[in-house]
Amino acid sequence: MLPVTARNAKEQLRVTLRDVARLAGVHPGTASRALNEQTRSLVNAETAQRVLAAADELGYHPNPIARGLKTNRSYTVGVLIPDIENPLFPPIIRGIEDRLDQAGYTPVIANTENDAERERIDFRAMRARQVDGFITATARLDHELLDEVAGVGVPLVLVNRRVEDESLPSATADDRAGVRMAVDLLADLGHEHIAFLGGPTELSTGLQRKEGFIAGMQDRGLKPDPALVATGERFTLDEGQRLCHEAIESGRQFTAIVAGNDLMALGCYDALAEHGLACPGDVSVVGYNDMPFSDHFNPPMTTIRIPHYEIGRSAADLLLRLLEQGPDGSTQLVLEPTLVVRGSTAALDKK
Amino acid sequence: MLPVTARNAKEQLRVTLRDVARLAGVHPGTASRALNEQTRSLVNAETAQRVLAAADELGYHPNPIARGLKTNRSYTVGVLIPDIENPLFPPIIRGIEDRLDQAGYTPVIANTENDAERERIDFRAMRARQVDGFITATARLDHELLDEVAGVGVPLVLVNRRVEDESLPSATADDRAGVRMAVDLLADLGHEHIAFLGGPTELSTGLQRKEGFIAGMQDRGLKPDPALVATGERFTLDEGQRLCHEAIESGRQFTAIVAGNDLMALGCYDALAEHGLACPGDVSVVGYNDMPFSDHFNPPMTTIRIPHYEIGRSAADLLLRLLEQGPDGSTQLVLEPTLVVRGSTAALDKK
DNA sequence: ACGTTTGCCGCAAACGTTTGCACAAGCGCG
DNA sequence: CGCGCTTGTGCAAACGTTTGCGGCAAACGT
Repeated sequence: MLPVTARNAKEQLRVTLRDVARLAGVHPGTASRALNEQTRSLVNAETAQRVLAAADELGYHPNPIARGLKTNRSYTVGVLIPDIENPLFPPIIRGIEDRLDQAGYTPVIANTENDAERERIDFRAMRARQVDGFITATARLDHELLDEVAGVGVPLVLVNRRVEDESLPSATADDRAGVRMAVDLLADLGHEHIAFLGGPTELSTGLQRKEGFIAGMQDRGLKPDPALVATGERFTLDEGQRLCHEAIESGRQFTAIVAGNDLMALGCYDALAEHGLACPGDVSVVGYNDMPFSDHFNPPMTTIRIPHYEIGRSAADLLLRLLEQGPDGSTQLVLEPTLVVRGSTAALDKK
Repeated sequence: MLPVTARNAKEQLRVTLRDVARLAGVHPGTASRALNEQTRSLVNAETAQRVLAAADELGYHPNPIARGLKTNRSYTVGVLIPDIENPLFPPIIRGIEDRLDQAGYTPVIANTENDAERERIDFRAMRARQVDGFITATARLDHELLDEVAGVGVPLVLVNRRVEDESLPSATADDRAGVRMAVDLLADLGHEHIAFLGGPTELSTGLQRKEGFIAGMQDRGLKPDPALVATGERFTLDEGQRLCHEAIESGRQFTAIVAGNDLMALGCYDALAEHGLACPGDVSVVGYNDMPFSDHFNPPMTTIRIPHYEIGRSAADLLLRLLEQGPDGSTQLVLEPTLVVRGSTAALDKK
C-alpha cells in the first residue's frame, strides 16, 4: 500500500487517458476520439468539450510511446549531420528544429563524424526508434542504405546535398552558381592562375563546386591547371591545409585559391602562413558557405554566402509535406547564394 | 556474410519477438528473457543460444517503443543547450553523444535560444516524450522548474553550469581558477588596469568568473575598478561588443580586458577596432573556453582552455550512473582549465 | 518410495493508446 | 408503424514488449 502523497505524485506524473475518460464520464475510446483533431467530428460536440475540459483540468498529455506503439508513428525525425563541429551546421539545425517543432515533431540529431559505418549505424538505430522520416546532410548514402530507405518507404530529404539522379528531395544552395561567382570575382581582380582545392566528389557539394569551377574558368577564357584542381577526402581544415601544401610544393604557379568550403579555406590560411606566403598579398583565397565567424578570421574571409537557416527550414518543410501528404515527386529546392567580399582577396599585383 | 539483401531488408521492416520465438521454438516470454542480459540466467544456456541465433538470423532488433511502454523507459535523454551556434557546445554535445550511445541511450537535443520560456517548453515536451533523464547546459532553472524535476524524480545533471547550493550533480571546469590564470597572465605582463566584461551572474559561469576575477586581482595587489566590472545579459558577441563600447566610452583607463567567454572577447575585438584601438597593441584581451576557431581569429585569441569533450562525456557519465544505480548524492565533477597564450595579449608598454 | 526442491519454461496480464465493429437511440419517410 | 439511415458511444482487440505466477519435469533428500 502506497502512502497517499506518493500515489498522488505518481498519478500526477502519469495521468492517463483512462483518468480523463473517467472524469468526463465517457469511455476511454471516446475520450481518445475527442482529443484527436481528426476524429473529433465523430463525437458529439458537447461531449468533446467535456473531455477537453477534463483533460485540461488533469493536465493530461498523451503518452507518445503508447501512441507510437499503436500508430507506428513517433512524431520524431532523424537528423544526420556529418560534422556538428562545422559551424555551418548549427544554423541549419536551428532551421530544421524550428520548423519541426512548429509542426509537433521532434528532431533527433546524430553526428556521423563523416564515417560511413557510423552513418549506417545511426540510421538503423533511428529506424529502430521508429523515426517517421529523415533529414540528412550526409549524402554519402551508399546504395544498400538507399534501398533500405526506399524499401521501407520512410521519407527522406537531403539538406545541403543532392544525389545525382535527383531521385531524392533536397534543399540546397546552387553550388555551381556559387563558385562561378567566386571565379568571376577572382578573374575581375586580374587572377589567371587559380587553384581549386575542393572536397570529396562523392558528395554533391564536392562535385558541383568542382564542375562550377571548371565551367566558370572556361567562361572567363581561363584554363584550369589540372595539377591545381585537387579534391580532398573530407571537408575539413586539415584537408584544406594538406591540399594547399601540396599545391605549393608542386611548384605550379598560382595567385588565388577557390576552396571547397570555409573550413578548407581556413586550412589554406595556415598552409600559406607556414610557407611564408601572405593572404591576400601573395595569394587570394575564397571560401564557401559564409559560416559563422568567417568574418572574424585573419584575414576576414571572402566567401559565398548560403542561407543556412532557410535551407534547414526548407528541408524540414519538404519532409513535413512528405509526411503529411505522401510522396509528391522529389522536389529539388535550390536557393540562391550570394558573394561576400572581405579581406582574403585582393587585386593581382601586376609585375 | 550477409544473407540475401532483399529479404534481409524486408524482414528488417518488422521482425518481432514472436517471430524469433517461433523460429527458436519457444514462447515469446522465454525469448524475451533469453535476449536480455539480466534475465538470461533464468533460461537454459542452450535454449538461450538458440534464441540468440534465431534473433541474429532474422536480424531482430527489439522495438524500443513497445519496450518503453512496458518498462517506462525510453532509453532517451534530453539535452538542453542554450545556444547551439556557440562553438563551445558542439564538442560538448559530441562528448555527451559518444558516451550515451555507448550505453544504448539516445540524446534528444533542444536548443533553448537562451530563452527561459522556451526552456520550460522544451523541458515539458521532453518529459512528455518520456526521456529518462536530462543533461542541461542552461542553468537558469527557475525554482518552479526545479521543483518539477525534483518532484518527479527524474535525474538531471548540469553540464558547464552549476547551481549555488550544489544540490545538483554537474560536470564543469573550475571557472574561478580559470579566470585567475587570466588575471595572473595579465598582471605578469604588467597590466594594472584590467576590465572584466562578464556574462550574466544568474549563471554559475557568469558569477564564478566574476568572483574569480575579483579574487585574482586582490591576490595580485590590484584594485578592480568597479566601473570596469560589467556583467552582460547574455554570453554573446553582441553583448561583449556593447559592454566594451560602454567601457571605452566611460573614459576610465584600462589596458586589458578579461571577457566572459570567447564570444564576448570577439565582441571586444570589434568594439576596440571601431574605436581605432589595436589589440593587443593598445588593449590586451583574454577570452574563456578556447572554443574551436579561437586560434584563427584576428588576433589569435589568448584564452582559457577547458576540456569541452571531456566535460560532455563526464556529464553523460554522471547521468548514466544516476540512471542505472539511482541517486548517490550529487557529485560535483570539476575539471582543470589551462591557459592558452596566443596573440591577443601583450606586455604593457611602459611609458 | 514419497515429498520437496530446483530449473526451465509457458501462460497471460499488463503498459496507454487507437480503431474497427457493434449497438442504441433518434429521426425521417413511405 | 416499421424500415433504413445517421449519429454517438461503448466494447474489445490490437500494437510488441516484459514479468509475476504457476506448472511440470527431473533431481534431490530422507
